[in-house]
Amino acid sequence: MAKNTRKYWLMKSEPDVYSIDDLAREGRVHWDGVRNYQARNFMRDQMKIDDLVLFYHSNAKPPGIAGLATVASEPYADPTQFDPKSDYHDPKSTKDNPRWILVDIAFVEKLPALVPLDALKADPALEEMLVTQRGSRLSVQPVEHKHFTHVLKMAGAAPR
DNA sequence: GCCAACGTTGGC
DNA sequence: GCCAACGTTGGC
Repeated sequence: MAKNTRKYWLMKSEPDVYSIDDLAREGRVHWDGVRNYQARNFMRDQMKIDDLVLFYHSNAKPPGIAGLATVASEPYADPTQFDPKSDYHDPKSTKDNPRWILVDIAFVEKLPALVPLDALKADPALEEMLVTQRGSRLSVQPVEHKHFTHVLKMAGAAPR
C-alpha cells in the first residue's frame, strides 16, 4: 500500500475579505495575493493535491479556525502579479521567472463551531502549534498531524 | 487605533 | 553584508 504522504496546513484569511462562507459558496478559489517568501515556498515546494487545510480567520472577532479545505491544484504562477491594476502587482516579476506562486483551495466543511485562538492557546496539547506562538504572522504554515486531529476534536468535527 | 513582531528595502 | 528606516500583520 502506498504510504500516506498527505500534509496538513493552516492558511489565514481575513473574513472581511474572504471567509469560510465565501469558500463554501464558491467551492474553490485561487489562493492569490501571498507575498511572503516563506509562505510561497510552502505552497511551491511542499503542498500536494488533497493535503488538508485548516482555514483560519485572522483579524476577526474572535480570530480562530473556521473550516476545512483541501489543496486542489498543483502550484502555479499567481496571475495577479502580472496585472498592473491589481493590488498584488509585482513589476519585478516576469512570466519567464514568476516570483509568486499559488495553489487552488477547495471547500471541505465549515466546522460545527469556530475554534477561537484563545482556546488554541489555552490547550497544552497545542503549545507547540505555530499559530499559537507569539508574533506568528506566517499566513501559510505547516500543521503537525497530531495538532490537526486535536483541533478537529475541539471543534466537534468528524476525524479525517 | 495601538503597537509588538517581523519582513523588506536601500544606503553605505 | 550590515543595519536603520519603513511597511505590514494581526492580536488586542
